[in-house]
Amino acid sequence: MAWTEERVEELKKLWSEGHSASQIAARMGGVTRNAVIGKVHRLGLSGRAAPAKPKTVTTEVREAVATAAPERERRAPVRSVLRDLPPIGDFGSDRLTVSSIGTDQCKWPIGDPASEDFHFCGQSAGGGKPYCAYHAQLAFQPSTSRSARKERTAPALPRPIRAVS
DNA sequence: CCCTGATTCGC
DNA sequence: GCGAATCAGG
Repeated sequence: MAWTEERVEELKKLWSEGHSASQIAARMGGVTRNAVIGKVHRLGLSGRAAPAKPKTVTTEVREAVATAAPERERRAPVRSVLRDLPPIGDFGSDRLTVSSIGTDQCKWPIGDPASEDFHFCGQSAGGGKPYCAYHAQLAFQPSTSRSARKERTAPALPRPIRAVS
């Protein structure tokens, strides 16, 4: 399909409106996003109105802090949602560190990260999941009823104080 | 893996 | 001029 005058106009319009090359290609048909990009360059209009202002990192942090709920609200009422999976016992004498833990081992942190004996749960997680069955139910709590959501606006933070062993 | 635009180069 | 292939980045 050729770049007729009409199609070029359409391209200019869509591009200036901020559509991506693939979006334009899909909308106009008969061309790939590569064709669109190529044409855009040949037309010399590669520069576009900035869709998003470049935020500084410190700005983002400030916004995140301002938006975040207080600590008490972010904590989930873990105990009330626990089902019947028991914590699994000691996994041995080896302490799993950040570098020694495997991909299929539970990454639930145990202890004080600043402390020497800080380690991870290490139970089998499986399926590329981050936690074992027990800790998964602590970390990923279902957001079901509206009333339940009132009590908790965000998922629980994995922050156990004491070792589970 | 999904996506983005940028560039190269044979056609 | 065109655009597929490729690259670099998110």
